[in-house]
This record gives sequence, C-alpha cells and structure tokens, in this order.
Amino acid sequence: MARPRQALLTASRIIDAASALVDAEGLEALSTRRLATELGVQGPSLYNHFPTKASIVDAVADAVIAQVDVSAFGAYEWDEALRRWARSYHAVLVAHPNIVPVLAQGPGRRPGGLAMAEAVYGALVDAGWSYARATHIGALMRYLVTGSALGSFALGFDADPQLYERYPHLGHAPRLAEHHEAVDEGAFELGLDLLINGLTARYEMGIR
Amino acid sequence: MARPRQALLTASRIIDAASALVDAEGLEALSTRRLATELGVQGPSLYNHFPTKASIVDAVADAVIAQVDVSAFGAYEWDEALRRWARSYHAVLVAHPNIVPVLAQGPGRRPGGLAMAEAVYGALVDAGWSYARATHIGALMRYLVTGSALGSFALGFDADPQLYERYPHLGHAPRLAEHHEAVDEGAFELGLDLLINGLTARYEMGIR
DNA sequence: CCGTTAAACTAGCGGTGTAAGTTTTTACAC
DNA sequence: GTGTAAAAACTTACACCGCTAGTTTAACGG
Repeated sequence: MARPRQALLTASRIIDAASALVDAEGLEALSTRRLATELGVQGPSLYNHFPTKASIVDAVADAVIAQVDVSAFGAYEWDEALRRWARSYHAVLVAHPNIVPVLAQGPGRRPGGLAMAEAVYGALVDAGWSYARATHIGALMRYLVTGSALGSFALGFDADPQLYERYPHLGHAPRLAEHHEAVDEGAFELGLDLLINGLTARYEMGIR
Repeated sequence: MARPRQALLTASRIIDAASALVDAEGLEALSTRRLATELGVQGPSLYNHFPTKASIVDAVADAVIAQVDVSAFGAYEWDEALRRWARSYHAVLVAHPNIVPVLAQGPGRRPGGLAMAEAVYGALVDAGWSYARATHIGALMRYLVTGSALGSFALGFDADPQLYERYPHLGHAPRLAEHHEAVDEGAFELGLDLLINGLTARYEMGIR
C-alpha cells in the first residue's frame, strides 16, 4: 500500500489508541509495532505523525492531565479551590494509573500540564501567598497526588503471607490488597486535610 | 573461557556495579550487556546469579532502602521519630534519584523495604495509633518522600523561556532550575511540618 | 499539468532480555 | 581416588524493540 486516498492515521487516533493500550495493559505494552497493529498499520507509519515514541507517550500524558478540573480556582477561596482541584487531579490519576510514572516527572513542555500549573500558581499568588510559598504548595500537592497514584500503597505489598512471618507487625499486610481502595483513599484524604488545614492556619496567622 | 578457578561474579559485585551504573547514568543505561561489560564478562553470565534483570533492579533498590536510618523509632516519641526517619529516607532518595521510580512502586518482596515498613508501622501502633491510621500515616509519608524525590518539581519544568510566554504567572518557571534544591527542600520541609504538626494535634485530642 | 508534499509501505540496523546448549572447574559421596 | 553433580563461565540465537532510509502512490498548489 502506498499513500491511501483517505489517511489511515491522525494524531488524535494515535493518541486514543495509545491511551487505551496503556490503560488496558500498561506502559510496557506500548510499543510502536503493537500500537501500529492496533491501528491497522505498520510500525514506522507512526513516524509520519510523531517524531519519536516519547512524543506519543507525552501526548497521552497530556490528554490525561487535560481532564483535571481547574475551574474551582475561579469559583472558590484558595483553600477550598485547592481541595477541589486536588480531588479532581487525584481522581483522574486513579482512573489512569499506568501513565502516572510519566506525569510524576513534571510538566515538561506539555501544554495541559503547564496550563494546570498556571491556574494553581496564579490562584495562590492572587490569594496573597508569596512566590516561594506558592511554588512549595504546588509542589506539595503534586507530591501527594502523584505519590498516592503511583503504585497503590496497599497493592505495593506482595500478597504472599509467608513473606511476613518474620515481621510481627505486618501480619495484615497480605490482606491490604482486599481493602486497597479504602486504604489509598483514606491516606489521600488524611493528607489533604492535614496539608490544607495546616496551610489555612498559617494563612490566617499571616504567614504567607 | 569455561568456568574460572575463581568466580568472576558474585551477587554483591553485580549489585555494586549496577548501583554505580544507575547512579551515574540512569535506569535506562542499565542493560544486561552493559552491566556485564562493566564487570568484564558476557551478558548472559549474569543469569548464573540472578534469574531476571528485574531481580537485579530490585536488589539495587533494596540496597538503597537499607541505607535509611530507622533507629529513631526506638529512641524518640513517635512524632519526632517519624520526622527523623522521613528526613533520612528523603536524604537517601535524593542521593540516588534514578532508582526512585522503582521504590515508588512499593516494597514488593524486598527485605529492606519490608523491614522499614515493620519499624514504622510497629512504632505507630505501639504509640496508640489505630491499625488503619498507622497504615494511612505510613502511606502518606511514602507519598511525600517518593513524590518529592521522583523528579524534582523545579527541574520538571522545561527551561525554554519561550514556552511560558502564554502563561502570565509562570514567568519564573524557566529559572526554577537555578534554585531547584532550595525549592524541593522547602516543599519537603513544609510538607513534613504540616503533616506531623497536624497529626500531633489530632493525637493530643485523642483522635487516633 | 507538473512538482512538491504527505502518508503509507518494505527492508534493515543496532539494541534489548533471556533461553539453550557447551565447556571446564570445583565439591562431594563412595 | 574416582565418578558425579553442580556451578560458572562461554557462544549462539530468538523475538522483540525504537527508529532510519528509501520506495511508491495519492493529493494539493501554482
């Protein structure tokens, strides 16, 4: 087949297929040949639309970040906005856990990530936080959200009970997987409460 | 060369060389052939000592975790112990950033990681925290430490100034890299303060 | 209508993890 | 002491990887 009358591929078709593949089978399953097969095409054809595989992965990551709702920053006080944004951010990452390792490396040059950073940082600075503190707060929220999405804490423990015989306090560890959603959500919500309540207290004391 | 009189490889020589390679050139540079070359040996010889490449990476990760100081849990109150442990954990990860993506996936079956979890969880439960809350606190601390080590927040922004022209609040972003250590440390210390002070307040109110 | 660009193809390079089988040495049982 | 089994190196090779180069054909702009 030479050039077809109707293009078989578009950037968005590629991103959609890549996202589906990563969601279903993980980052390791995303190879150029595999992705091309999924799209009914040969591997190198992808390079007519993206310069490298990394740029495809980046596009997938940015499509996920674009789903995060930042509208709270125009509608609520900084603390409530931060809380609502963090929950949306967290929910999106939990829905697409396999791409989190890419997101955890930072926004890079991805427009969605930069737009989100702009919204957060702008709202904090507008509320009166110093540039340095606004940066710290943005970093902290990213630590909490990506840390909690990057490999479930509960699922990070191997389920083999025999493994824990030598650790008297870890007897419940192999059963963590059963409640992993509750464990991970509980930790996230506790962290969110502690961070935002603590920040609010400082803010009201004038430490910004 | 058949079997040599003196074994060329041992598990610990392999782990040492792999750690050095990962520290110096990153996880991507760690290939079996490259590692073997570094050890003066052919690639497949590694498989006489480790079943898979993943098991080598795991061993490297566990050697790093083993450097974390958990001795504070026997010597201080739970909150001060938590603070000292977290700082040691953070320092170790900052010293070996390239292996953090592996650590962030959880302890798995690695003895060092399990021993650390045992120390933390045991100390929290002994201090009176409920099983559920102790789990949440352990998870939270891991989120903060791995999140802050997994790709510097400050270095996660591309340094190209042109990239930020459309984002009025991100004008300082390209210069974040200059102060990245201070930014990342500041965020980590702020998070540690907020989390532990918040937990202490709850603890003293009897919410455990 | 003609030249350029676009979008598919095939062939192939150098790399990856690792399985299989070979050779030689060492350690141990009788 | 000798026979045997295990250990630790080797070579070869397979299937896969990201990606480059060059080819073919269709669509588009002047």
